[in-house]
Amino acid sequence: MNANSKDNKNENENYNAVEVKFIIEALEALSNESRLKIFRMLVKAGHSGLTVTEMSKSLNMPMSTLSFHLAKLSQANIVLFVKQSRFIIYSANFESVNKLIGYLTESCCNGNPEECFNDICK
Amino acid sequence: MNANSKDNKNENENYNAVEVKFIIEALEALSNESRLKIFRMLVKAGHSGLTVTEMSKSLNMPMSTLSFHLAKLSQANIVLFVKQSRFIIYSANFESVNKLIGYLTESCCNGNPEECFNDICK
DNA sequence: TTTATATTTTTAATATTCTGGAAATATGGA
DNA sequence: TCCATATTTCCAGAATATTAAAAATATAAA
Repeated sequence: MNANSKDNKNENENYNAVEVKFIIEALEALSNESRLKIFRMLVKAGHSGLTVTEMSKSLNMPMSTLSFHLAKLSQANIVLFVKQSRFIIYSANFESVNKLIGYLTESCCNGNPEECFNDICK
Repeated sequence: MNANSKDNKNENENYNAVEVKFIIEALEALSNESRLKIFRMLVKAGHSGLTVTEMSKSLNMPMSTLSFHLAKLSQANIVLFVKQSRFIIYSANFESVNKLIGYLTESCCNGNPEECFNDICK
């Protein structure tokens, strides 16, 4: 029990550089108005995803601009894509959002939920 | 039940401009390496918080740089501060992180957890 | 009231990001 | 093959962000 909470603490402190880099990349990717719009649109679209042309029409955004932002989102692994003949279907990657949230909540109270003065850890 | 899930959907879509602006500001604030370091350090410090001088020493960062980043973090309401005589004590605002996470998770599956193909909503 | 300490503001240089038009690439159909 | 469609890459200008030294402000203690 004592040992356990110490382990949690260490785990928490040992996020490695690669993981932190992913976290920052993900936060960066989502922290832009255009990209957050794109991301939310993909979230709404669900499984089936959307093509660049569809998004371009809905958001009234040039395809080169969209392409730029989609590249950032997929580099950050926040968005996935598959080629389907001439089309490229983009979709939201919920698993990554999950990881991101995990990191932010693990930050809480230095990994000691029993000492938490907020309800994040509970 | 049907009506309920429709309500959830509308709620989800009706995040107003001010709230979305807060979300973006918070994501922006956290998406910088220096600021994420500062934030995590404050998270670890917990209730009692830290002064600029203390952080400056630990992070080996000039106080003017710290001040710049702390201003961004507190503008985004991700970090709180109180004056205590000559000192200013900064601390993490977990409530805001909570809200941020709420927004990102509410994005999931367009507010229909029962249709979620991931475990975020569950 | 002078001095020391804590922090912020100003400023300027540098770096990075965003945007969209135009050209390039890739693929499927006529 | 030739054409239309889907998307990306290239480019360059505009806008923003980051950094830290130096100066300014604020407060407490001697």
